[in-house]
Amino acid sequence: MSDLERNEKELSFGRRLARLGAAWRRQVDRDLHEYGLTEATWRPVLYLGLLPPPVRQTDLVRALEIEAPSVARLLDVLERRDLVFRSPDSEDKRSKLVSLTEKGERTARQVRHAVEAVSSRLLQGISTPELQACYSVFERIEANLCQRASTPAGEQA
Amino acid sequence: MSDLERNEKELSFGRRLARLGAAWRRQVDRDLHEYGLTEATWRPVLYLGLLPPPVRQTDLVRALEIEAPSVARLLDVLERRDLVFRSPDSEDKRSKLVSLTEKGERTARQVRHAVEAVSSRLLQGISTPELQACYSVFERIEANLCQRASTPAGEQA
DNA sequence: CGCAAATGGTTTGTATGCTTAATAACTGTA
DNA sequence: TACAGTTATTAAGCATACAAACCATTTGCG
Repeated sequence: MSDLERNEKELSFGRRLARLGAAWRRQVDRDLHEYGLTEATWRPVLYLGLLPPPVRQTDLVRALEIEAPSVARLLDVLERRDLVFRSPDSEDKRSKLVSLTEKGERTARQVRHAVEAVSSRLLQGISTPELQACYSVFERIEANLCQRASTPAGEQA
Repeated sequence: MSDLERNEKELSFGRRLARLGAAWRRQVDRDLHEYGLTEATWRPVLYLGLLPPPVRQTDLVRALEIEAPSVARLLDVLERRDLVFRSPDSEDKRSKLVSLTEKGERTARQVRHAVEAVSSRLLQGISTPELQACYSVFERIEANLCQRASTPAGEQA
């Protein structure tokens, strides 16, 4: 195991990010599993409870940062479970407004609660300045991301 | 967009982690797409180039931190593309040793190069102490993860 | 006005992951 | 040796994401 553990310590920053992010989400998933919310279905519900209405599907696409087809299919599932409903947008006949049902509102509160509980549990013992230091690094990485978004790998040419 | 941007700023730490991790991987993916490596198929190749042989599938499972069936299927793909091959393990007839083909070796070098390039680009302008501060936070979050891995959401009971 | 381009949504096909269950081989103990 | 439990791999089925292609509507420009 020592070989593996050595390796773990030297994981790249990117790897650590992905690892931790996945583990974090898994915690929330586990807590929400008992509410019948599998995997990532809780995210649309959460954001529908946070975004100021009216919420179009496109707004969800931007908030959830997943593609439109993924949102459409998730909403199909949530609609079938009577957590959300779609209504026509009188402003724009192409778009649909998405809202939480009453059951969805209750679920959204539970989701918010679970998300906050996991967050405060996992951040236990970490000071605000430390968190801010992390955020500062994150922001600079994001800035670097936008910098030259598509450099081909072989710049030795 | 201002509403959305406000929201962005207040994203929970977990959300930030997932976002950044995904964006980071997307950078690598983009750079490696031209080598025909889609999505996460480059990871087994990378690790096969890093782990000391002999490498069994189980070793890859631990290194990649994905489940055994996922590894098996990825290896099927990579084997079909002539990047890796499986051979019987004389030590243990249950297991199979996985190795890079010559083409696989070349690809592994390209992957390593791309991964390192993305890493150094994205970490540009971030000092070592800052990185270490992040790692320190990450490690404490990981410790909290292990703490009580499955607390039900409703602890108000 | 009228047509091209952009935008919102859905459908389809593919990729990747997990869980559960099956199969084969190893390990340890009586 | 024999049998129970563990471990390595594979198989099958489900969930979730993306990209490409499609339709309907809106927008913008001549």
